[in-house]
Amino acid sequence: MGTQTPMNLKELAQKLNLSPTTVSRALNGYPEVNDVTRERIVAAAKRYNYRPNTRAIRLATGRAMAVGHVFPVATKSEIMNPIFADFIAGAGEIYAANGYDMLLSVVADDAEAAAYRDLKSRGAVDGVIVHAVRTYDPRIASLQDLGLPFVTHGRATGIETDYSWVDVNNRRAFLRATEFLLDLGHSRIALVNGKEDMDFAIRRRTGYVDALAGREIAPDPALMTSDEMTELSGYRAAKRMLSLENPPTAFVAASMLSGMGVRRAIEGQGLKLGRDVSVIIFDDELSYLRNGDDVPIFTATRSSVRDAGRIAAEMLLALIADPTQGPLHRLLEADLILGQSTGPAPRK
Amino acid sequence: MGTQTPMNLKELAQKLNLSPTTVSRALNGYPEVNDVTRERIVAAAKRYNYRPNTRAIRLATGRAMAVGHVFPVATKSEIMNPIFADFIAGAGEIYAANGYDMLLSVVADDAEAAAYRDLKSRGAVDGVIVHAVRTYDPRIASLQDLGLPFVTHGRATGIETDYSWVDVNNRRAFLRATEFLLDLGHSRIALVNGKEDMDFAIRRRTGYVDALAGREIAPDPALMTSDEMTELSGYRAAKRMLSLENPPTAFVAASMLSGMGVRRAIEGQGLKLGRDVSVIIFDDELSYLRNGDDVPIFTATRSSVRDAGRIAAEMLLALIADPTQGPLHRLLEADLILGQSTGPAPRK
DNA sequence: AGAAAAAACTGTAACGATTACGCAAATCAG
DNA sequence: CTGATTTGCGTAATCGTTACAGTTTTTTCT
Repeated sequence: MGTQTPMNLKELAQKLNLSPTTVSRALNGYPEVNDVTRERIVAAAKRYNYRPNTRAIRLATGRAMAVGHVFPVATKSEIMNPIFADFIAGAGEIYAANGYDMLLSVVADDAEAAAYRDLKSRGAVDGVIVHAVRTYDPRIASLQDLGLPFVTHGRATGIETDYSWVDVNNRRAFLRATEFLLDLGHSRIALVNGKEDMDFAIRRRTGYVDALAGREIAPDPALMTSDEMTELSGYRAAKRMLSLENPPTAFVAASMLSGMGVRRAIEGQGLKLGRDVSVIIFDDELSYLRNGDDVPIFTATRSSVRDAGRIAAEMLLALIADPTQGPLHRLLEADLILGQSTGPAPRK
Repeated sequence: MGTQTPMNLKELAQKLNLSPTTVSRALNGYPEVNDVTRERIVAAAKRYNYRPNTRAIRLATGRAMAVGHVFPVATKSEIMNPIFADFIAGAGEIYAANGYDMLLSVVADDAEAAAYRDLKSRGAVDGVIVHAVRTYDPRIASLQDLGLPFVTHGRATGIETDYSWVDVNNRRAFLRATEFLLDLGHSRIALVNGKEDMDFAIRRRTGYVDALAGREIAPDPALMTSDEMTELSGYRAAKRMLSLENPPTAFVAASMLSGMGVRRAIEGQGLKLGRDVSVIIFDDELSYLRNGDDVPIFTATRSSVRDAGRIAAEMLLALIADPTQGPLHRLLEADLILGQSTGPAPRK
């Protein structure tokens, strides 16, 4: 069994007949070492498979070389955000490329503040990414107090102070989606939104309402719902709306799953998707919920969560490297891609 | 801004007029310290809000107090396992309760071996959990070589050496599901399986085939598919099978998503789920893909991935605490829960 | 009372890197 | 050819903790 202790700096230095200092400097790219020696050292390091001990680096430098992701789990519903996995995949790619580790904590949503304090005082991370931002999110003030670098995925409407964020232009995405349906002649357009304590859901509703306002259509409360973004709740909402006296001819749905529920309700009424009733979804490009293979099934406003993860991670690393630079922001635009779920409004 | 350096051991010892050693011993519950002194120390530690520096502990003890989860991302398809999030949530709970951190690496599936070596030689983790086990999984031998404690989620059929695992009795779950359908009078039963390079998918097929064999029914290749467990591929498989000359009257589907696809195909043919065609799914109880609220929609064999995560984490921590104990195993049984998607086979 | 044993505490090295500082040898300026 | 500068490397301190080995004080026993 290969239980031999891994090669360390001192041993490697001995084998090279050099001091640990020189070896360390050579490997970390310091200038005061001869090129010939450096090459010899680098070669030996590779040959003996030397990797500096993370624990020692951390103690010596005071940096954790790690980034924290704290995931709130709603104490009651126990629902985890489904975009989680793909966001992590994107961010993890960046961390790996920069020699950072990714630390994950899953905590009850009422214990988040404590989780951040703990990460900070233990010196376990150099910065954190904040997920699932709510309208008035107390975590932002909390982290600013702690002096821990952070980037949020999504903005918080209710917060005035400046902070670093990455977000999709949710308002604009839903504005465009709704306008697209209006252009196709629809006027009874329903909104199947996510829970509106989430900030992005608020912005999406604003986009939808603004688009209607642009055509002087008053939003009809009976055509707007807000709930978990699951298939079942999409189905129920759409079923209810389709049995109204004056049913919608089009839906804007907040996610792939919601959209699938809406589709089922439509087909359950014997109606045809894209002919009798149109649907646009917001597509996060989740890896296990693809919107078709080649041809998209749903017309969608599309923005990759994985990309957002990459961008947020890059931003955070930049912030860690130089905390003095002002807060950074990045607003991503969603593409509007045409699928088979939309068509002109049917004539009366 | 709270940027003052936190209290450390030396400082605390000075304030108490004691040596760092005594303070450390007192706080870590060693016996050789006077009760009076100990109380004095504990009180001071609380008063000055002293928390031992994690980085120093790790270097001094040689333990990382962290567990690694390495997630392979298929280089081509870029699909991440959808059960990921819930498994992590379960495992994370256990780590948090035991003072361990959870380290996540997302790596291309051809770079996994390197990722393990890296974690080991850097001393970044004390053990790892292996996800998405394949039939002949090289990672197991690889980890045994490294001498890094590990627990797999799922077993590898092709490996003879013993190792620690947590698994669901997939064969039995699919055996029972199929038998249940047979008992209802169905004889044309289709299998919509996951990709059969995954070990669990093989076991599921075996269960299905064995159940048929028990009633002397030869499995029909036209009624068995194996593909990604997505809604779309479930839909396509079911649609194709339903248009056979002698179509199935029942389906066994490998996941909630596949099942949703199958349902859509059934309803698309104007058939009614649970009356004309029956469906049983395997339900991992994913938090964002609930099988109904109160009443299950699908009849299902159910086993919580989150529980599996908890159990695997506990097992790994036990293994880290005492690596000499032989490999541990835990086979979880799935419940068969009755929903609205199954009924007696329709008469010809 | 005196020796042995137990209790309570202290000092010194690790742990494995980084890094400030120091010092020769080689190079350069005049 | 001498003094100053640069190059290249080594010594030792440091990070905050635990492990190990002493040392002192107190208790116990005969």
